[in-house]
Amino acid sequence: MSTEKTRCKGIPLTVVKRLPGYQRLLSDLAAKEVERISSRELAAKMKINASQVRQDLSLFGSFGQQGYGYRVSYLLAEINKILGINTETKMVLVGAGHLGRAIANYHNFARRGFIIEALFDQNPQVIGKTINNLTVKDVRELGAYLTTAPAEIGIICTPAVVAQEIADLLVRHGVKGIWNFAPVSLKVPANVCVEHVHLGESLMILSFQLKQGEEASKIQKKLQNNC
Amino acid sequence: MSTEKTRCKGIPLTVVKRLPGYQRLLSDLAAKEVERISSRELAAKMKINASQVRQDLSLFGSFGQQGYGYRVSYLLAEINKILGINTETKMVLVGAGHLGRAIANYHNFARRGFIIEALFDQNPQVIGKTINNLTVKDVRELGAYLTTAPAEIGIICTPAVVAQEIADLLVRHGVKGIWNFAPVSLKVPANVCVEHVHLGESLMILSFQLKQGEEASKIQKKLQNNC
DNA sequence: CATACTTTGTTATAATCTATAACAATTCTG
DNA sequence: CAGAATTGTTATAGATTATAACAAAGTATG
Repeated sequence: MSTEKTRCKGIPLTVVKRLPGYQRLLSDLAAKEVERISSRELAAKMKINASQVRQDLSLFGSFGQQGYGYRVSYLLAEINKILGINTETKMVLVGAGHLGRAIANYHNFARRGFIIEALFDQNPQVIGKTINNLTVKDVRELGAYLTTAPAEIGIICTPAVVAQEIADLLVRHGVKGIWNFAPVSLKVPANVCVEHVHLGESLMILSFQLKQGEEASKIQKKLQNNC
Repeated sequence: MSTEKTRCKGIPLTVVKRLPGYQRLLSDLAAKEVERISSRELAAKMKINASQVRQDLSLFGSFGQQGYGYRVSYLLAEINKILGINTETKMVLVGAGHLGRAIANYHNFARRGFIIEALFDQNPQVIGKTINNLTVKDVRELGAYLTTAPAEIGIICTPAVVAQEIADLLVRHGVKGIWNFAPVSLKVPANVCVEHVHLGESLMILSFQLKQGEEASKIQKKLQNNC
């Protein structure tokens, strides 16, 4: 592929996408006070191959012991480290519209150490309001705020037209990761990470599946031609 | 891969993911009243290869003419058909919490023909409230409602614990696609499509990138060993 | 209206990426 | 201490994806 990457920081994206799965599984096991687990058992629960589990983990280090397997608590701790969970990550959110407010109220993030420290908006009618114990600040204060209280992640929930401008501002003030909900592809320096949530595209893909299901005739014809 | 599919309705997922891109590009061209475009020009704008454009499109039919290229208006219309855009798709939304309300207020969907026809919730304090001109109904009425007013897509914005139950109910009443925002993997019959939006995983992947960037030493060592 | 040019749709090929298998090395267990 | 178990890693096989190549068919032009 030209534009879309298949790797992320040197790790295959397919592996990265499995990491949250491992994390959840190990959390469950830890909660059940399971002490040890083998790659075979892990694989069974993840519905993948045992080799793959070992290969995935080996990309990050050696966490198991021959003849024994993996100590659940240790492996969980290591995966949490890899994912940056439980180490308090400070975030600021820009754009306190409907979506921004929804994100600000989502407590699951905070539970894992992702803390929204401040909210910003452009709209005078929104500025000053309190959302989930935070008062919405004027976006013009964003730069000054970040200077005194740096954040690692900036969440962009603004309209598409201003998203790039906000991204630039965030980057200029030391933000290292951007969680972007605006439907534009942001340009940022190489040392800054962007994770894009494509709601519109997601809906279109669902719609695509529906339409294809309806009139699958075309494709079936194509497939028949291949035989 | 074992669990994750690489194809969607017979079409490679990589292609499906490019479709919204083509759609947006062609919309822009149509707005600028551009009449024709070649695969080479399209490819340049999409930052991919011309062969790939032709191969992508050929999966759905023959939309161009040798020696001429593609008529923008026609190709756009065809891609809109493929994606199910502009053909009024009826949706119901279940779970009018923060996220549900944000979705209900997002007008970009309606602009493309995706209409939310009704909202449902379990919470008596939410039932009866008006959101974007729709009154939130009691979720216990969901089945009866769908019987009289069928919908193609159900949007699940409920807590994870009740998501499967709601999905079952939706499917039982004829919904063919589920847009799921709850952090669980739903089980549905083969003829029903699910598109999952993983907010939590998306944030974890961003966090992963940040942490890996910080202490990239490990990986760099690994890479050096490979040389 | 004939010729040169363009560009598609499709088949073939190359390149890349992903998953599986295999095994030496190491630790556990009785 | 011997035998069983299981890792980490390298090698291999299997898909998938992107690119190239080309015949077929239309366009443009004098």
